Amino acid sequence: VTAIRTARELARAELTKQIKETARRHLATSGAAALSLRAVARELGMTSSAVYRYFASRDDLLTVLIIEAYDALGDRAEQADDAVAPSAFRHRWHAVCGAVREWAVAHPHEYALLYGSPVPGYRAPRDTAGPGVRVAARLALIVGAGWRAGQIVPPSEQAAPLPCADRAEVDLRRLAETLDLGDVPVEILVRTVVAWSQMFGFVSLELFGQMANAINDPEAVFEQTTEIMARMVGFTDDAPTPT
Amino acid sequence: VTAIRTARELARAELTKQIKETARRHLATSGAAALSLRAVARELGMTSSAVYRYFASRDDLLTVLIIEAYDALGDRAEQADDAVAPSAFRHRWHAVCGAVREWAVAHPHEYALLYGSPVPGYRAPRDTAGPGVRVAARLALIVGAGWRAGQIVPPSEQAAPLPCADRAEVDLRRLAETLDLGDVPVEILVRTVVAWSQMFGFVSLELFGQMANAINDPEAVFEQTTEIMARMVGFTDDAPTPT
DNA sequence: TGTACATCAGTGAACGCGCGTTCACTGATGTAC
DNA sequence: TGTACATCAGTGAACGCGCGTTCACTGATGTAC
Repeated sequence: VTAIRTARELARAELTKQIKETARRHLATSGAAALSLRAVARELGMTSSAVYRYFASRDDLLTVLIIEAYDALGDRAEQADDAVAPSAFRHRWHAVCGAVREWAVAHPHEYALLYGSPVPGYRAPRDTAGPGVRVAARLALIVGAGWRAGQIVPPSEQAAPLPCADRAEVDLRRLAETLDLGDVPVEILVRTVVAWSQMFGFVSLELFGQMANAINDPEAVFEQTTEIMARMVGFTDDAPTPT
Repeated sequence: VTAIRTARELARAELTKQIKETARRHLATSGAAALSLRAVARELGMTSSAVYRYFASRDDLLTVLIIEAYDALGDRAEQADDAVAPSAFRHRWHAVCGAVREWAVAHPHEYALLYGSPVPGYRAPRDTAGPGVRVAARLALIVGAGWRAGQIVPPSEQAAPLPCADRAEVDLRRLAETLDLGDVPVEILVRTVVAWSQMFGFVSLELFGQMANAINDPEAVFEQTTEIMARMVGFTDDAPTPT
């Protein structure tokens, strides 16, 4: 919806979009490592050299695709969260996790681009850092808000301290400040990291084929693991859980 | 230590080993998608066509590397477990998880080959299924033995049922039979899946760069998350935890 | 122990393919007077 | 409104590279008599 004045600018915007779309589709069939500028150009009926009017290099195109994928995922996660009553924290947690898995299942190769093995020879520039952290930030936001609202109970097992407490605490406290979780107790911070890594772990294991022939209904099992994680983090509100 | 009779057989065994070693080293610098038969041959000072005396194709070589990596990881995990007193179940859980992460950190590209995004154009044959499940099988074994020994308490929250209970239960019960966990309650089966996916999730997020600039001492945080998972599964024995 | 033959590791050339990137160019679109 | 010039999208050829795989071959190693 940006103001485009001339026909040239319009054509440029349109073609940039088409190149990205085609590249995304190629990604979905061949994977990131096999993404080829020439193949994209070929499909669009233009010379490979013409693509260089739009992207300075293959890596540049990849970077844009990565950022847009992070943003697509981030949008979905945030929308899902925003659709839930702000005070239904456990419910919100489910919404975000469910949205992440849904998006991942719908865009497996884009998910792999973000959370799979790094593309050989490609180094992500700084620009990807911000979008890359949106899901984690939103999860942290829910935990922080829930804590402040008194809807998270600290774990009962405070008696038995965790191993490596001193070494881990440095990281966790710094993390808490970055994510605006200043007053959340460390016990809950670790649990948030646990839940975060569990969610992505499940989705990765599912999409990368480690559950083949073992779990037929991953969605159902994922729902359960999400609920267990929500309880482990300490969410107490008992708003109805989405199915 | 197999009986090798002729000089030919000895040379063949030796060269097969060298090809695999070189390929593994290339994997470690360039990633799986970039693994090239020609590059391997070049480094060994032989013609690319000569490699075909040892491996029928590039995919064949990849398959062998995958199986051997699964087995190397499986060996490490099982050795770590076997080094602990059999009845110290929580301790054993820590040993296996720690071994997995240690191996992964030491062999990041081999780990990526196993648990990262699938290599484009490569389809894993049946032979990888067995070795690929060794870590999960060992974790399940610990849970099963711990349960039978009465060292795992069922979760207290049985009152609040999990979502999707009926759909998930089918999968979980079948999984339990495959892994010889017949009498372990469903609540603990889900928790085992949670812990399993959390462990691999953490390692993947760490190795694939999602923790850069956020967690400086992943080992310490990993130790903590492992302990939390062990408690969540329900291990009750309080043998000292390894540092 | 020696010879004749079979096995098989390794060579070198070739096929056919694809890739990213550069560069001098044509010709259409935009702009300033 | 019309002309002169600048901008820039797209072309086509080329550079230099690497890849997996096949095939007819040489020559060393192994085996049977």
